[in-house]
Amino acid sequence: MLVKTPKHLDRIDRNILISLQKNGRISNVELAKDVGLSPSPCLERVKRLESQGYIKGYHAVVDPEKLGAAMLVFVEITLTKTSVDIFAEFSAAVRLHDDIQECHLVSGDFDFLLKARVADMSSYRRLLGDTLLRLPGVSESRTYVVMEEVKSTTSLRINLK
Amino acid sequence: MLVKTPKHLDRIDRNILISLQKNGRISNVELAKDVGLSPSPCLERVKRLESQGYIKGYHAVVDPEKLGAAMLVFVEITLTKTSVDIFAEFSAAVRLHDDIQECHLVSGDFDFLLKARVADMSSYRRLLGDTLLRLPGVSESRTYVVMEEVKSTTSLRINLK
DNA sequence: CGCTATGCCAGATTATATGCTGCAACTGAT
DNA sequence: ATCAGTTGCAGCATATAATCTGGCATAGCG
Repeated sequence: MLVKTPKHLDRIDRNILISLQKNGRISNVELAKDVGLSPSPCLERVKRLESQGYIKGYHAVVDPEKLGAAMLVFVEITLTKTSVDIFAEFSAAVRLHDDIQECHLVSGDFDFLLKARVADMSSYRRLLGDTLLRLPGVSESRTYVVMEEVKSTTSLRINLK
Repeated sequence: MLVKTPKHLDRIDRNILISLQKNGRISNVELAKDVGLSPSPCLERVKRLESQGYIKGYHAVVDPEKLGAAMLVFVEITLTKTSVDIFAEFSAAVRLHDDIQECHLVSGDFDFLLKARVADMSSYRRLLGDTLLRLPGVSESRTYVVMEEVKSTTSLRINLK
């Protein structure tokens, strides 16, 4: 038995991705209706999209304000010297911290851009002082407190071809 | 018939949130096993968490690189003058743009921090030149290209109390 | 000490997920 | 143009899951 050809995504696949980005908990029956298929081939496609890595996962999004993380901050971090070791150590520390949702290595004036959700300013003070600034190689940091989230989504635009 | 008391979350509720953040498409039966309940009360709790706004939605996460958005950039935008009108116009324009995943109004050196996913540098050039810089009131912009996503999650830490 | 409300489980019913079968459209080669 | 191989779909059957309806246990309260 041969494995299915990993052909490119057609319009139906793309509509499935659009739909599942909007509502990750939609039933397969309803999804099938949305994209104009019967449930069986629709489910097949979803499984294929998952196994081929087009879909990386499904997640519930919870309300940070209701759950004690009302404060959103971005932190720019500059390292003194960017050796591989320091990079790895910094990355590892960041991954362990639940308050830090994102960490990106960027090109430009600084080295890392972090996104963190904390309860309040004193929690942030602790995160910055006790954790971030104590990591080896950290030379500078600038903090930006979010006053309003104008837009916030993880949805990607899917071109229907 | 009275509405249920909006009491605070107990340990089971919190475990449900943790579980659904990890796997938003888990079946209610399996979720119930995870949190040590039978399916009926578990489903009740999930519905309650949804209707009370603790759960804001469920979304599939897709692979940007496989879908023509391999480049992730952050853009800092400074406005010349921050009037209510300009703010509103900027916000509205940002919300219309599918390439822009996040836009935050921040305190500090600049005004907005944007997160955008685009296909490549020339796509970004177009987004910046044709859209962002043409918005009224925009005075400066700095762009940071992400070289590596060290960490990327939307999961919130849920304290079990 | 019984009343009442809350939250759970169990069982029944409906809906969904999932595997299987056969048909129709498409492909390419004769 | 026709025949066979291939692909993808719908339809059906069965296993699972979602959802509803009691009824029981427990805790707070009068």
